[in-house]
Amino acid sequence: MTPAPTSSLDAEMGPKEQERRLLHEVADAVGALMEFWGFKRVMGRVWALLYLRGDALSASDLCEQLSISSGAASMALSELEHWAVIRRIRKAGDRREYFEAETDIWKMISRVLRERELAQIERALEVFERVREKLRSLAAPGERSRLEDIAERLGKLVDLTRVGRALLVAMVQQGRVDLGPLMRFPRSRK
Amino acid sequence: MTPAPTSSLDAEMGPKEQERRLLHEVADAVGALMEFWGFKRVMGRVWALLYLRGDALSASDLCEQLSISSGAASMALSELEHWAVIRRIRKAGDRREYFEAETDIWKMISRVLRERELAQIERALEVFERVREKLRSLAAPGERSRLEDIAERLGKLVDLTRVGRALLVAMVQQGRVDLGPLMRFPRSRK
DNA sequence: TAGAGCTTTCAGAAAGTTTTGAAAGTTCAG
DNA sequence: CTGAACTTTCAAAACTTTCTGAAAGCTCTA
Repeated sequence: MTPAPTSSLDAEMGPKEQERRLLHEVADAVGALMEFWGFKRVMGRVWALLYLRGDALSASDLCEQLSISSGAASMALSELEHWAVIRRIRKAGDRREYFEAETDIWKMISRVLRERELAQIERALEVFERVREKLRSLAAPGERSRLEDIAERLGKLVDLTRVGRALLVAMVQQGRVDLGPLMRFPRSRK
Repeated sequence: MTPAPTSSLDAEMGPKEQERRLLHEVADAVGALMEFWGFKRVMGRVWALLYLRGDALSASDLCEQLSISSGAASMALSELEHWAVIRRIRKAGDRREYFEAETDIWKMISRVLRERELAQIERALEVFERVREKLRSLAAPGERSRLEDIAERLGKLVDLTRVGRALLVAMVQQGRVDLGPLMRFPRSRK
């Protein structure tokens, strides 16, 4: 193994090496984005590498390229497959499995929004609504309207959560991001 | 301390106790939502409790109510304050500090989108664009157009990231969520 | 300006997450 | 069948994040 110069100046470094570094840089950026989004960093790196290369790589290629263990690769790959973010393909006469990136990025994102964020928000909404009803029923007795006040604030939370859900549903059902409309009214208030 | 019945049936349980449980249920749901959003779970619990109660509580009230240590409370509170999600107030003739929830929830959300998500996306975009240029310049020599292919796929990533940024900017600048327009065209394609 | 009463800090403990690598499991050509 | 080639699983290691509680730091009142 070469001592690998730390300099990022395009100094002397085979174009191959330079390419490798650039791809890694993107892979790491996607990794960070994915991690921020609640996935494992490695998943982002794997997808990005497959996506950029454009052709299918085997698990061991990925282990080598990204310096991860076979275990980590296997897990990342099956999780990515679960999210339909990569595809597993077999090449005739080769015992290995190869992996290919899904290239329809919006399809990937909307799937995550639909299955994960939407579920999350529904779960919270269910609690908010149930507790709100309960508080209202408890309030009936004499105890002034303190409980009703709480129920009312909770109602604001319910409303906002519903708006969030509607936004998500709208994005997901349209199957694309439709920016035009959103931008039509430049700053109406505040 | 009472053995605290595990049953959630409204069995025998002072209405005070019942109220406490209901508020906790909401606090926990908000905690889960906030954690999912990349904040500490406790932050969500603290905000929710303050928000629902409607009046200001002292740090030690919160420690007691949520069963957390003074250290955890102090940290959660300053972080929440940093995000302008709670306000610190002093009551005349009381040495303690009290905390009050910000009630404009959209204001809170848009601040997070602006300062955190937007920064995140800009960071990634910067890398994507820089690497894309670099790849293009490297491609010039003889080496077919493999590098240009990669640059092109990277370009798709750049475009999508820009759309994401625009969506974020639109939401944040309007200062409110404007659902109407987004829902106007029910499923145009696919 | 002394000290009671709060708040913040911080090192270590606990909890949670991700990675490793070896062993078990699969698959397929011969 | 058999065994070589590959993949998955999983317990333990490494790392990261969060929490605790005691001690240090503030800030008023008297």
